[in-house]
Amino acid sequence: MMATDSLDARVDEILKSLGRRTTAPRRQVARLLASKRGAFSAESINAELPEVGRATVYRTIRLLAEAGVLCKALLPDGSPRYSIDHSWHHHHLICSSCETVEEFRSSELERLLGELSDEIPGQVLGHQVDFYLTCPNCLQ
Amino acid sequence: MMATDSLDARVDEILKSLGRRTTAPRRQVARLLASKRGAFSAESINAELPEVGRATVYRTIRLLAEAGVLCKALLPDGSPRYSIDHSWHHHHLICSSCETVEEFRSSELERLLGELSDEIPGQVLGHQVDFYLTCPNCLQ
DNA sequence: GCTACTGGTGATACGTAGTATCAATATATG
DNA sequence: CATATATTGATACTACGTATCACCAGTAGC
Ligand SMILES: [Mn+2]
Ligand SMILES: [Mn+2]
Ligand SMILES: [Zn+2]
Ligand SMILES: [Zn+2]
Repeated sequence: MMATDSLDARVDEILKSLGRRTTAPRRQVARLLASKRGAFSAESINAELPEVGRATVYRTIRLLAEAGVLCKALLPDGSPRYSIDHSWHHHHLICSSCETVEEFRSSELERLLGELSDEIPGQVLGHQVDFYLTCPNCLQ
Repeated sequence: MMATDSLDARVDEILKSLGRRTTAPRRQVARLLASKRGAFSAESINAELPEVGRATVYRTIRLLAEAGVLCKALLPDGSPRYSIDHSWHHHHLICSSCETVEEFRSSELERLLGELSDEIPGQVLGHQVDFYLTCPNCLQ
């Protein structure tokens, strides 16, 4: 897990590079995110930060997701879930039962997806692979 | 594209096999779906069927999606889009600009995803692969 | 450290998507 | 045709996300 101060520094850098200001609310959101394990909804963050306005929570999450600090996964119904992005490219294992989101990587998969991207007409911007499953925990 | 009467028959079968009734509203929704090319939102169907209640439109779309008549894809923001499912397994090419959804198949991809599914802990229920791109049309 | 400029905040309101309710209606079946 | 019950759809409700905008606070220049 990322240390709080290390994420603080990373967020400071990103804000500076984007010409945005370092503010107390943004820091509070970032700190709470750093303490999270696994994926979470924007609403859950909002609920845990009553002293920060809802609009600001959503704006900050969007900002950090676009900056690459957060990674966004979609549950089967389309609900977004966010998690700290560790920079390396990965995909998601999503438990349909408890909605846990785990990371997943496969170099062989990336190689093939890259090849396919070259064959696809148009300009491929990215890809997303999700495995829907019942996680070991939910299998009892 | 599937002929209207052929879809009618398929929907009749499915309703019967599920013990559900064949009703005029369900037929209207199914007929409209059969006339659609590409992917559409539930709201767009509702807008084109003022004589059918909104709840019924949503219920019918969900029913048909669960029965495998419709296939559900998620735009990058999580908005669901539906299209007639042609039974063969496929994935999606989603244009981030015009939100068009195209089908995509690769036996090599399926083979690899199958292998990976066996290695993943838990019981894999399915997978989803989306390529996000700018389609040839939107590249001008 | 001030000041002014400007980006950020958050209460509020709004829009959309989807679902729960439930009285009225339509369908399947004998 | 009569009955049992699945279905409908008007209404209301919830959740999520964003637009507004008066007020506030971070930042750069002095
Ligand atoms: Mn991730
Ligand atoms: Mn499809
Ligand atoms: Zn689980
Ligand atoms: Zn396009």
